Amino acid sequence: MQQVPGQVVAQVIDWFAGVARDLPWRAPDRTPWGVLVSEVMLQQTPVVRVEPVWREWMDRWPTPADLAAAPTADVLRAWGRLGYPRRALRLADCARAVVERHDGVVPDDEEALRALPGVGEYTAAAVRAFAFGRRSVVVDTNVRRVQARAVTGVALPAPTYTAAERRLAASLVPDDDADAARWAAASMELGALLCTARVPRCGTCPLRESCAWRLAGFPPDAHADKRRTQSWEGTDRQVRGRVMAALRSADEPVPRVLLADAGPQPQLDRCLAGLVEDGLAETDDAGRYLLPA
DNA sequence: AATTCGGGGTG
DNA sequence: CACCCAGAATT
Repeated sequence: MQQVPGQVVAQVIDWFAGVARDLPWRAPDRTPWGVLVSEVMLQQTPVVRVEPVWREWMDRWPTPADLAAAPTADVLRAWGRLGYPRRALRLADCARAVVERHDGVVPDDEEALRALPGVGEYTAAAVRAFAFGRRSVVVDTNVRRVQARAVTGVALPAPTYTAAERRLAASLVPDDDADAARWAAASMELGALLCTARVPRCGTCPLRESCAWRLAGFPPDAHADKRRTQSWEGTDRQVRGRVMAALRSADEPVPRVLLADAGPQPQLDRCLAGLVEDGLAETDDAGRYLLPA
């Protein structure tokens, strides 16, 4: 195991105490459900885009029971353009699971959290730490980058999460519940605000003296060649996105011919079938498309 | 281990 | 215009 300077965790926690962003899901009046909702919305979606949607969402559906009772069409419209709308379906499924399995109370143990729809390794750990102040190993894209640089001494982590990274992350987490929760929030914040992917602000980093990447002379990313940027133009995802945008803004069921702008044949039909299969759309008896009730 | 799944801000 | 964002589920 790599030798980690003992001061690293404390330095990041101290830094965080002075600069932590004032996010609504960090407010004293937040609920565990609010934290869970924020974590699902934040999966692959930046904070600035999530914040306004989260506020409206929590105002409208404050508890799991509220969301569990909401029509799917309302949920998908409220999700808006956060992207990956299947997350909205899973979040509604998650609300129903919390109501049915846990009496409407968000569970605080790893097993029960992981069993909820849309809750994976990261989200379960994050909810434990941020909603309940419990020790857990919280590793998101920010934490991966911070430990890759500060400890391992490389520019960026490997494209896929490795067992070595998981072990290193676990070794960094303080034993104490409160300290572990602080480290989780602080290490993520460091990656989000200073140790960023593009242009890291090393000059003001609390770890600038001990950072292994800096001490190694800022070696370049070793797997730059393997990071193929996800294509977008002409993909099913683009076509699906256009269809969903059309259905969200429609007041009544949409005839297929009015969706022709979304993409060429046979791609459009494939995407429409996929959306119906995914539960993101349905057809009425006239074959028109609409958001599911 | 590799793919699929949105959308938009930004350097 | 390529790159990146508090990942999860599926194969």
